[in-house]
Amino acid sequence: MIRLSRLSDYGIVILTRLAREPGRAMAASTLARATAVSTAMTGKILKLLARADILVSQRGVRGGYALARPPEAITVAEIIEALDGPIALTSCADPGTHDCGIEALCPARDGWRRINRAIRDALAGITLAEMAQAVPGDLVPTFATPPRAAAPEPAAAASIGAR
Amino acid sequence: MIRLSRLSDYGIVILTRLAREPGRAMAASTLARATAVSTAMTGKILKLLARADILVSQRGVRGGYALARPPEAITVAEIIEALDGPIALTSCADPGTHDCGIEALCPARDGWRRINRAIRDALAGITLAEMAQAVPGDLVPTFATPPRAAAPEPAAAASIGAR
DNA sequence: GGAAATAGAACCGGTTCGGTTCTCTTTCAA
DNA sequence: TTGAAAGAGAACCGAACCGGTTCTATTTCC
Ligand code: FES
Ligand code: FES
Repeated sequence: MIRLSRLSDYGIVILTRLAREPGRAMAASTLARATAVSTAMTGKILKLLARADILVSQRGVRGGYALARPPEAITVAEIIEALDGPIALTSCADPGTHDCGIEALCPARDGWRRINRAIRDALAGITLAEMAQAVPGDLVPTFATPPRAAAPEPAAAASIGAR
Repeated sequence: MIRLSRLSDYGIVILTRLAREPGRAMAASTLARATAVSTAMTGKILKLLARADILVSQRGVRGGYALARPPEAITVAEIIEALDGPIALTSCADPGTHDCGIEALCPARDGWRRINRAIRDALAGITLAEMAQAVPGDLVPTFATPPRAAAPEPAAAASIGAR
């Protein structure tokens, strides 16, 4: 079904949240609460993203994660690749791995490659900034950002990820 | 990894073979031999494609499958949808099913939808005909098609799909 | 030194997927 | 008329992958 893994799904959500205040760093637990993704998952995802240089991390007490770059400079393709590995629709399309088995006489070979490329381009053409900004005309009318004061996250009712 | 299922993979290969002689019908077993996909798999795939009106089938002895339309009128998106179900990257992007769980407060919602659409468009923009034709400058210089005479398929050495 | 945070890896059950097999129906031709 | 050659359709099975958890080690600040 050409399904995208949950990892990437949640990943984007978390990053989107982070992109609302690009400079600011947030702890994993805070982000988990803010996005309703289980803390364990959030941690896992953040670690992956940090390793891919999409986030920068600060360890120790008062630590946390922040975007490594402005959201306009982070593409969806990047994020997915960081979390789910290389984007390769078919096993054979990506040169390097040869596990398709038909390769030798396959007539569709370069066709696949073209498709792959089309999709990667589509994904690379969308930035985190675009994902984060609500479509013009959205329901939520650009919240009057509560003045600095702690502003506890909505603490989403149900936590995702608990079986 | 945004992996496409093998079903679709093989499906395209088989259809590609069929597209080389758009008018002609071929039996499943013949196609299996021609494409090096296991006969069982080939059968399964062909049935699915026939049910989706991409192929027309003729039962009984001397039966077989043929393209229901000229290859220019069959898109890759169609094929994938026939074999792997609807193309929906994320569970939430497709209106109707609600199993993402975050939907309520998810900021990335419409972003997903845009991405989904981009990919579907990319897939819908490539036709079977385009897949079938070797890229200009391909290795194989448009085989001089052997004159009608039985022309046994190359009978690919190794059969795919046998564990 | 200890609490709060990230880093990293191992682990585990469930679901899905690739693939096979079986039975039933249709068609043609000897 | 009958049987072989095809497709239709469903059930079935093992294995890989995935979502999710948990545990330990390391870093940092107070
Ligand atoms: S090489 Fe894998 S489908 Fe063609
Ligand atoms: S609604 Fe599912 S990720 Fe946003």
